[in-house]
Amino acid sequence: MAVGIRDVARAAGVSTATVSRALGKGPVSEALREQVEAAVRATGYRPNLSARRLRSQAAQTIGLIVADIRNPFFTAVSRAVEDAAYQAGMRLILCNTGEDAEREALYLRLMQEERVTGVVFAPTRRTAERLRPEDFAFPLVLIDRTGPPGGHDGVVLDNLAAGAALVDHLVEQGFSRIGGLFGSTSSTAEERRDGYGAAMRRHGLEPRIRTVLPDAEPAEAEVARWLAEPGRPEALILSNGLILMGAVRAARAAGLDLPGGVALAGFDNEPWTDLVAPGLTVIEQPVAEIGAQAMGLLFDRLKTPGQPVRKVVLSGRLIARGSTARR
Amino acid sequence: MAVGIRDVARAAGVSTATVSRALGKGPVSEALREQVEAAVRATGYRPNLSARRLRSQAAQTIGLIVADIRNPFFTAVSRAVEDAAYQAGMRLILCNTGEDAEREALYLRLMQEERVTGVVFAPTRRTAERLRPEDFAFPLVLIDRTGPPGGHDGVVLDNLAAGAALVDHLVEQGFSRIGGLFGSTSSTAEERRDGYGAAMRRHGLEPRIRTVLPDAEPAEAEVARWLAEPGRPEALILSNGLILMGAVRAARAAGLDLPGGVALAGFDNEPWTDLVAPGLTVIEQPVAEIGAQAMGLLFDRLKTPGQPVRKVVLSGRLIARGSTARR
DNA sequence: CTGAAAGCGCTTACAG
DNA sequence: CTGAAAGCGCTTACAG
Repeated sequence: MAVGIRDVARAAGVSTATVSRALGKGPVSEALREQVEAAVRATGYRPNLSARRLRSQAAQTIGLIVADIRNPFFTAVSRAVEDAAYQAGMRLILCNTGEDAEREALYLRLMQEERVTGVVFAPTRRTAERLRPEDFAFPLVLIDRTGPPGGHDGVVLDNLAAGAALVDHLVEQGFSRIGGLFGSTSSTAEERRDGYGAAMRRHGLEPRIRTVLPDAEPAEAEVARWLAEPGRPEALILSNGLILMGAVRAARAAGLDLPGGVALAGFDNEPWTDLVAPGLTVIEQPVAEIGAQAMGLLFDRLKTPGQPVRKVVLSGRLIARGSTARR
Repeated sequence: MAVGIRDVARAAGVSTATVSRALGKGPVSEALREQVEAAVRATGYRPNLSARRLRSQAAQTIGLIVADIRNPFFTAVSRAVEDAAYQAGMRLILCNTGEDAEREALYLRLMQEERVTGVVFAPTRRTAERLRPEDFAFPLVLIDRTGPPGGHDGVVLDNLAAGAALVDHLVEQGFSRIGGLFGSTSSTAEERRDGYGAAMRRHGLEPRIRTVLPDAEPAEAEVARWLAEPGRPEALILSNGLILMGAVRAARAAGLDLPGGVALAGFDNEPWTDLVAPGLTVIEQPVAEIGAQAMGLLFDRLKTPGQPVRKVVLSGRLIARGSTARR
């Protein structure tokens, strides 16, 4: 069997209480602390975290539930969340739902069963609508996406402004038949769509909106169809990095150059976006800031449970590249 | 406080033992099972996993420790490992070391404290050398990288053959001044280097080997230096996806076209590699197979602890694209 | 099939 | 500062 705290106590000639205190923050004399540490080394003792959590009623664990870990946006946010968690002496449980509501429910249940300290969550629209604070024994902070107003603390991009910024940029570059392809599963895609629509109307242009599952394959298929239609858009706005990738593939397959055949502008300054000729115009999100702010909200909520719900809205930054150059 | 099994027992009018059996696989009459299920719904009971694990001495948890989650190779392998874990009714703990030996030690310690069922691990060379089976209370399966022979079960690519295949391909395409840039932290990069070196000598060519930290920035800097030297290589082999990306950036920055200015060939068929003109030649790894095989080895080891150590070697597949086209 | 009781490995009031 | 004892919330032999 694994060595337990009793074995260490016996080896050190002290009680298990003293071992526990020596390894934690309890008051122990320097002499005994050294005895205990020697015994730990000699026995190779590793505390059992399940027992510790059960007894101390503190999981010291943060849950992070993201929609798609293949999306570098979430990879980058995860990194920031993990850093903040470890700095606070907490572990991180990372879960990936693949935009699937069933997996979201599964993981939320898991978080409850793990009795986690708090959760950071990027929910699908469907789940976000059903999210009620009173169902959870821990603080829940939403990232990238929002639920009903006043429900949970959250950190999001100013998606309306970002959607509009891409339209303004394309109009400025001389485009007018500008289509928008948006993900079907998130509040974020909806907001980007609304920003797109409002800006188009503001410019006296007619919005052309389509929706897909936010992944490269469905996006490629949809864009391929769209580009084959008469009166097709001369420019497209894509609501996330995976959809943008699908659009690039479709344009490539249709033999359309960027921006001559079709202009493309999207979201997320992923590492490959400047390598694809002639460079892809994107809205860059402050990914590290999003993760850090989310953890800040979480810790604030733990410290002051009663305070009003807060929503942090961060601004994106337009990075103009060749894919939207003036024609 | 959270509702516990005693609350459910009281609500159902049964003992806690019956509740436990009804939720698990113990024998319970249909009538009582329904009573218990109703009580669970009524109370919103969620079992405490820490208590369950402590008592049952079964964590039902697999640890997965990868070197760099930003590398799509590991993202893809993770997916396969997670699928296999969930199919077996196990949870997954995903940890990311960033090729840092200290974090590797930290996470291995964590795995011990979590009393996990087993671990799948892609270790740095430094850690792999120190890995002794007797230090772990759980089976440890290595992926992508190996340790000392006979130490742990593992799944790797046939890296020698893959490194050689890239050389053969480049030679066939008419290149002879072929350099190789390899990661400094993994046994895998070493094997690819050895395969490269052997193939070069077989063709009567002189190997030109350099080493970097396996990340895009250091690779870009190193390739930039290399390409500025007199007698620089006319083709480069890059030992993973991040290094390949760095090389593409360096070539771009130096104003060198592919393959005219410099030919590039690398590892991992990442989604962006066919979008970067004229398409990047890569060795594709069977990522899903690697994850699935690793879990297979793990479960076999749990079932038959005494069996001899097994190493599964899988073959890569050369995908020739424009970046190595005949000059 | 069911319940009373023990105990998984820790931490933490409580007493000294 | 230190130890004996209780107990976190479950599961599982043991009896019936």
